[in-house]
Amino acid sequence: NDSAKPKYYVLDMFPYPSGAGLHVGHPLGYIASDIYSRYKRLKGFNVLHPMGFDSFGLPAEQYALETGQHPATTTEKNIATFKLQLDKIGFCYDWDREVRTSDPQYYKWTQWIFLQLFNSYFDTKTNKAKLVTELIKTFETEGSTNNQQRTTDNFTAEQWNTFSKKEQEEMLMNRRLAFSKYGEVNWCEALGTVLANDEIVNGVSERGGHPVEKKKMRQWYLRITDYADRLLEGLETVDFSESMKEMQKNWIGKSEGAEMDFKIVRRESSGVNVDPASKEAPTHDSPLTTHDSPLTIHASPLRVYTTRPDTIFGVDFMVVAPEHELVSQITSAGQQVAIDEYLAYVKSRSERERLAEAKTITGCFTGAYAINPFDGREIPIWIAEYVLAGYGTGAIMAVPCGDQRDFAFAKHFNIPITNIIGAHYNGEEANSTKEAVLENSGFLNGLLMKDAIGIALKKIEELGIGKRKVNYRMRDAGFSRQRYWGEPFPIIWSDGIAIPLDAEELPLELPHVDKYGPGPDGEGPLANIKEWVDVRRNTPDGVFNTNTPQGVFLQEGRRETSTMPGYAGSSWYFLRYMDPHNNQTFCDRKASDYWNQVDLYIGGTEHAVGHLLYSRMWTKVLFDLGLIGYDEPFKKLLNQGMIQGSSRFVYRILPTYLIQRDAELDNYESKLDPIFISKIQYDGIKDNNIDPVDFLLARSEDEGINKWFFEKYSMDKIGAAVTPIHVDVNIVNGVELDIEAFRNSRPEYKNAILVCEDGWVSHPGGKFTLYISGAETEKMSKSKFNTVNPDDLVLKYGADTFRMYEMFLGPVEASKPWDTKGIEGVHRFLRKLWRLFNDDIKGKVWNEDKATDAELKVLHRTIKKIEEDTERFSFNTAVSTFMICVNELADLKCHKKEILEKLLILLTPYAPHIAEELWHQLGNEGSILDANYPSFNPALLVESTKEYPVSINGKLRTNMQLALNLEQPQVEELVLQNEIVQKWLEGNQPKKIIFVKNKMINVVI
RNA sequence: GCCCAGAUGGCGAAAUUGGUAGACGCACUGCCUUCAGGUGGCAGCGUUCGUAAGGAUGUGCAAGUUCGAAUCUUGUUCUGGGCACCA
Repeated sequence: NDSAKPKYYVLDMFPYPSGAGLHVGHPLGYIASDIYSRYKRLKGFNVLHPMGFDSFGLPAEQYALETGQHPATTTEKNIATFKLQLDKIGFCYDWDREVRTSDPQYYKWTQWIFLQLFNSYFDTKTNKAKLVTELIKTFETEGSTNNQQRTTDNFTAEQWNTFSKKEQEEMLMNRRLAFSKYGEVNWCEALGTVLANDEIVNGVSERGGHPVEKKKMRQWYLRITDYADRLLEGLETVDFSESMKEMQKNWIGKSEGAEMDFKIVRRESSGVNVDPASKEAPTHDSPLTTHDSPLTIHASPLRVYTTRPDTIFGVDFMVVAPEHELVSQITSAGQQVAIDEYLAYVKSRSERERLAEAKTITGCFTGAYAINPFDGREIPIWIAEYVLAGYGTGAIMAVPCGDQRDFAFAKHFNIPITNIIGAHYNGEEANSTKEAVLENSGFLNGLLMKDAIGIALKKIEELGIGKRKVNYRMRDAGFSRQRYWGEPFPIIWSDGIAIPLDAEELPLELPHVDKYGPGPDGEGPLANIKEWVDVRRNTPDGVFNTNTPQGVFLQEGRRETSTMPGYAGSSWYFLRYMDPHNNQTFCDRKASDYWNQVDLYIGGTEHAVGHLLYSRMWTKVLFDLGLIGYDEPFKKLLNQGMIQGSSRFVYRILPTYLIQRDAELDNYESKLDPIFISKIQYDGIKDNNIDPVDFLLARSEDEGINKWFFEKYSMDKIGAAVTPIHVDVNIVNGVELDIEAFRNSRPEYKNAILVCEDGWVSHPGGKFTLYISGAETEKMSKSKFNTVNPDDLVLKYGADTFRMYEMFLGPVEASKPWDTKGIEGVHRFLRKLWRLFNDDIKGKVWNEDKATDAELKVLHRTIKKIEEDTERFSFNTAVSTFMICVNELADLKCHKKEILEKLLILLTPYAPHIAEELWHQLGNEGSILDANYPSFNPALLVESTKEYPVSINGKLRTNMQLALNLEQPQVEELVLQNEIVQKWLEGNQPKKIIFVKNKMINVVI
């Protein structure tokens, strides 16, 4: 933390230490960051390159639930495995700075930062977080002014002072950055627990397939929406990929539009407008006067949000989210049954499903109407799941001619469609253009839609029926989980008031539990530990009281039983690395000022919207509170691609007769050896629709295919099925199956019969033949048997080969399938490099002779290219450059220390072990990491001539060696004399000759 | 459904600013070294016509801009990723 050198902070996204250990996909980003760290160090920087573990999380808890092992134990074990694996690859992490989010000494500060969030509010005047204590002061003297917070529950100073303690706390809670309110969770009654979206498949729980429904529970949230604008603006100042920025922008989803109020009317008598059994919708032009029942105007209006107020005359119906509070109030008696049924259906569906299955159209008419304020039309109000309660006002005005979803809905329920865009609407699909001229649109007629937006908005505001409104798709981040393995909240509930612990009481350690099942009433496992939950705190005066900052004596309370989500610890870990052992503060200001922002952050795109947004928000809050000096944590983000697994398949052919379990064949497994057919036969069967039975019959001629079976049972009575089965990629060489290894992989494959590529049948101890397996690219995963363990490769080829091969696969950002085969090439390169220094027979061959110009040229071309490629993270081309360099030096028979020594320094970030070893063989003391990075001398690469490509009409025809100082006229003259050019000219003059110096020549004829 | 990214030999890929498409590596073929295998070395290797010289063609598909397009523009097809409690 103390250095005269410029600093450089290289950070990897820290891993969740899963039990499966590392596969070859994980180290990709780590290798890139390690190369860059070493490179920066050689370039004279003070480099911070730490590593740690995101060790709280659901999988460990799930595992605990199944096996009874404490998550702390399994986590500890998994971390040990991870570290062992990482160390084998030779990463230069500063393990002295390791952090673990589940370590009490770490989460002490996660809890502490949570308290800062709890004790802060967002001041909309300054767009900054401020302390709640300041807010209380202004409340006492000025009341709430509504320009300091976004909430609308306003009061005067007098009112504030007469509020009860509880009422005051409620007002404050509505403003805190970390706050608690009732929110919906996925509740699974059968499991008695709250489920993550990921734990729900097709609307039922992944475990056990039990129904899941929405349930309102008290939850903690972070008021990230207040930071929406700053999170958007901050994107302009950071170096993230465009797609990453785009994803964040979409997530935040800022849109500008209007909120409008519509009067609601309804008739009290039942079944007047609509037969509940019919899907037929009422039409807006059915005159109210034909109905004899009294018309009532509902007290509160329907508030909708729209980005297109210009389409107000095209509104044919309204859609309200099923959860909307108005639904129960406005539903007519006649529609009550239908609405209730619909609500029950919606309750069973997750939000993701509702959006994803937008194609299936569902909805229900409420029996109420909204009145269009401009033309008085009655607009039927429906509820439908495609409108979400959480976005906008939870209600929309539907314009079927302009919005595809509205259009589909109108078509489905036979709602008449008003066309306000003339020929732009074809009746077949909606058109969301803004370029059309409005028709059937009252005072907006004849206006271009994009101009009409502003005019309509102005009118709406003038009439006082609505106002401009900026909306965000992003919602406040849910911050509590009904789980065990996470940070406990430093909060005590007493009489409905959330009381924060004092900083001195942190960390609030996670208590030990014996069971990891849920607590009562949907609470987390912590609720089961009564002695932990019920608190009486000793105050200095010796009474079982607590003196809160607000001056209330607390007799007893109940701890918050939910825990923080996975992203809590990862939202600030980059700060802890700067000052990991400090027990006075989360990170000393001096340390964070010195290391400042993360210069290079490397990780996967999967964190685009979660982790990256949360950590950006936390950084902004800490900045606002003056605890750190910058409000964007990551200067540059590099996303590594995913390494996909290459799965291999064998094709098992199985008579379906066996599946029917004939009594005689109960023990078939012992008699019938599994039969596998090769890829070519599988394709043949599939492509030509061959009946697998016919195939088997034909093969049964061969000895060995369970002759007894085919003799005993007539094959035409039984069918057969072919199933592709994953086979461990590690026992397949390319696509060629290692038959022996396959037979040994599972007991039931011991006597497997393999119908091989050439048609020969392989049985145990039989002919040597070739079985080609099928191949497919999929996500790397244990269950698909396509994982490749880096340990095996490091053992076989060494860490340097492994590192360079991972880089050589392709650009870091690209996703690519793993193929171990090519690793030989990189290994050969390193051996070839070694032979520049040492001969297998002669031993040492390097010498101290003076380098020739040709050798220097090779070296300096390499210096230039390696530096350029490393700087732009093009590690794959850098590896190629090293190969070219070594090939050329070998061709030149160059064994000169003067050249090789510099090459080693260039190589050391990529292949640190061999570089260090050879560095010492050359007689150097100390680590090669302390060497001076060689500087590139352009003078050595200056050429006097160039081999120009000469094209005729853009097609390359020949090359010409020309002096570089030649200008156009001289070049033209020389080109015209060229034999091949003359041949193509056939005696004519060219139209023109294009000459780009140092590039090419093109003759146009 | 919405959003984003990508598509180049048998395979992974390169081409940094519109200027010699396929660098580098794998696989494959032939040869040298060896008793043999491995290692190491030399040569060939987009497709196609041709003994060769040489020609035609070629960066998912279709069109356009340009002396010149993998690269720019428009449309289109396919593939991968993300879309609020796995991490």
